[in-house]
Amino acid sequence: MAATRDRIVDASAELFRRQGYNATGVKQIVTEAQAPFGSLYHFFPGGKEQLAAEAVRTSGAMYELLIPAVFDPAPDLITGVRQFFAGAAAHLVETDYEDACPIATVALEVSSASEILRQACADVFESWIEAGTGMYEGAGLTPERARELTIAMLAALEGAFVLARALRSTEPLGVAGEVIAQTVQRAIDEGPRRP
Amino acid sequence: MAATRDRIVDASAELFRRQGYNATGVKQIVTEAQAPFGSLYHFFPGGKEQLAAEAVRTSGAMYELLIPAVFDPAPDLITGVRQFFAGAAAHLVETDYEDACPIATVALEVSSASEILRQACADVFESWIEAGTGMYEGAGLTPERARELTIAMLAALEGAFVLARALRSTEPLGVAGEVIAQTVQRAIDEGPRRP
DNA sequence: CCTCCTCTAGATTGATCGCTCTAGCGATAG
DNA sequence: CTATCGCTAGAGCGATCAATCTAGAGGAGG
Repeated sequence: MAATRDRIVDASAELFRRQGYNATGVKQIVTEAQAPFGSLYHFFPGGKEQLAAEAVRTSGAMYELLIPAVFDPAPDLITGVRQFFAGAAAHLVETDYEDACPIATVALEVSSASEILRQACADVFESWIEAGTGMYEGAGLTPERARELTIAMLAALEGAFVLARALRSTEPLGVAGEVIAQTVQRAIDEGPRRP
Repeated sequence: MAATRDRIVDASAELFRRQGYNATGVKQIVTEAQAPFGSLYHFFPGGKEQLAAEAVRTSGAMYELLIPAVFDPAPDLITGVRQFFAGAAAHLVETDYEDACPIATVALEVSSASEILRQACADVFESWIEAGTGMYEGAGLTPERARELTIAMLAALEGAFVLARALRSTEPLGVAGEVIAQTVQRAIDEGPRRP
């Protein structure tokens, strides 16, 4: 049974999301996970770094599921974009501005400190980009334009999270979402024409 | 003479920018600043937190100067936007993807941990927003639209930094800058009309 | 000259860090 | 039954953390 291992990964992912990598201690992780301390190094002989890499990939995969979960039921792409940002804003308020992107804080902390963790974050971001690109391609956009729109959407979302958490306001998520929604609208209206 | 104090603040700002708040130790700060350890707590009796708050405000004020420095000499707003993102990308590459936003990492780390530091980051972001808003207003946009465009631009920049550092690629800065440039272009073309 | 005060200088503190180690529990196999 | 093995359990390691403390250097004012 790997229930203990799962609890450790889940607790790590949540703590890293809210506090970041460096502010989260292994003692705190096992306490939060209600797991014995020895189990952490039994399952993760590579220590905190290996555990964080797995937590990043796991929470990244979970967050990626939000993309189809929001966009598929939406009547159109633009509504999907608006609902994606609105949902992110709502969840941020519900958690008192603690739950934003699950890996952004870790990504900034480690991108010049741990190549292993930087690569894990890069893989997650690339995975999100591919998922979003496929979705936009399904709406008739060229692969290049679809990728650009996805990257722009993710950048707007990540940056809006940074501003929103510091300002304790959902305003950045609102305006960023609206800018992306209108950009997507225009891309669809223009169709496959290349500028 | 406050040269020692200044060196401490400058060294802190640079280390926080590259490593974040939690990964930077006070010993490392005084070593980097070539300052005696005792001086740190002489000038900053509030300790690391007070020092970080001042470093955030100082580097935030410095970075704000980049806005007019890039936009004023530009022939038009859209060119200014493109040059701003292109300059950020160039500096990122020059520093091997270490020097992005001076306060973003700290902002994410502390926004749920230290109210003092969160407020310092919020003040800096709000100051940037006001500076950008004034600039867009000068181009004939309404105050509301100018503020929205500024927030969208900053969010796109911050998010593109997150993606760029993790992916070690300037692609996010390129596409985010282009989306903002075209959004600004359209806002100007539409003029003061309200949607 | 001496006194005062700002700043330098670093040893030291207690707490906490990530991690290692040994001991033993409990289920399963022979 | 015993033996094995995955996992639990936590004491304790050296290192490092932010911060405090005392002592003195160095210049200014009297």
